[in-house]
Amino acid sequence: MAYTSPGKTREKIYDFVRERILNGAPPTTRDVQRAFGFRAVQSARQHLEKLVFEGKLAKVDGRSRGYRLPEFGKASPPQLIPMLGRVQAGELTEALEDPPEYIMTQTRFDDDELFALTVEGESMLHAGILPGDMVIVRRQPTASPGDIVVALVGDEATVKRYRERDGRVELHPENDAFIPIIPREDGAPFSLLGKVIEVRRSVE
Amino acid sequence: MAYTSPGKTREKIYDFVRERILNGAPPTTRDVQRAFGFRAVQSARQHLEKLVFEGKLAKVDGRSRGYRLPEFGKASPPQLIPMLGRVQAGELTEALEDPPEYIMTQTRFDDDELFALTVEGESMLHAGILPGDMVIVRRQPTASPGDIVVALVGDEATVKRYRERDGRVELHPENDAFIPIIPREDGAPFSLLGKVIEVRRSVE
DNA sequence: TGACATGACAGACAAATGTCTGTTTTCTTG
DNA sequence: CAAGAAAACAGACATTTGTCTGTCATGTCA
Repeated sequence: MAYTSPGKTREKIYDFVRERILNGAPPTTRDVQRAFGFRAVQSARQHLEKLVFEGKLAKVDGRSRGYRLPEFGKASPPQLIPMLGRVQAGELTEALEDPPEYIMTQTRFDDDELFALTVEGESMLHAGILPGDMVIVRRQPTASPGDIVVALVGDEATVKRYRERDGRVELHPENDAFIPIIPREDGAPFSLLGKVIEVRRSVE
Repeated sequence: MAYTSPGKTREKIYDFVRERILNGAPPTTRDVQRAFGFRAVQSARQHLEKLVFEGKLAKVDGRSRGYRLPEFGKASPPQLIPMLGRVQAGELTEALEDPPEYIMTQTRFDDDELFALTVEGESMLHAGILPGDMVIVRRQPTASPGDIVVALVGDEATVKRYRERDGRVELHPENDAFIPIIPREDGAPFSLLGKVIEVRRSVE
């Protein structure tokens, strides 16, 4: 490869490595060599090591494909969590899609206590949760007043705001056109599935 | 390792591999061997190959750390996009954070035409966009009526709904307490930064 | 019980991959 | 121009890693 001005090639190599990591696995030194047409492995290695030195990349010494994105060390690692759908026998189960759909998240929670859900209905309109929005939920058996929660009321999963009045649980909509649900009073089976920790909406 | 019933160990191996892939790089066959205490590499290999056969994992033959999540082949790959912040000289630039903050997304667009932004103000309340929400924006110089866009009006980035009336651009809030912005009429410099394609909100 | 499938083990080889030492080329700067 | 820095090249070696062949162990089922 012809001589290039300091740093130019290096940036492209960084992009290349990042891309590869996000796509499943970091490249080998020789992957980089080939991708950039270097005639010596060492040329690729020099750039990579320098990127590590600059802090742009992290590295596990000695192992193959040892380059990493340093962000992952500090921030939470990415996680795949399942999109749930159908309510079955009082349990929210995977929508009957094949293959099951997963979405990428980055939270401080463990990924197997999380799941995602598509919101139906306009009862939370005023809280900025619209029909079709996806909510990411952390499974937990209890909640604090003010939390937005997902509860199983009868055979339906519903998103509401959690309240307590006189020691009784109340599920409040955020839309004047709907009325609060007060479990146990009407005898419908009720269970708290978890708490909403994130809302996502695809526009168009 | 002692004999375990069919499939039990396999599932754990799948979880292990998935975890590793999401954390930066797939494991080697021997990583799996060690992690599960197999005394032979082949034991790990058999499980891995079977997972591939079942379609749970994908594989690049011959290469080191060749196991992949099959979802990535079908769906869009994950991408890191930058959180932008400050408006500087009529350009939206990286917030002065060090290191720059990136968020993980999965869209059908190219990652270098995307960026993220934190919403200030309540002008889009009625569209379900609240103060503090993060919007993911695709850079584009034009928009269609009805799109939610990010525009630079004067020295401020603003999220509004794009309209046209009598051939003129109008930026409409979705909150009766605010009034539409009609660029060029008041002479403020105006430029369209892009279109909002996703809204995200962290609850609590 | 005996066939059969699956899980696990053993040991080895070849290819992929990380690493090293030293040299040459190109650009920058005083 | 001379000196220094950065880029690129050359060739080799050691380790990691994927792959293979064959054997033994454990469970299922007719």
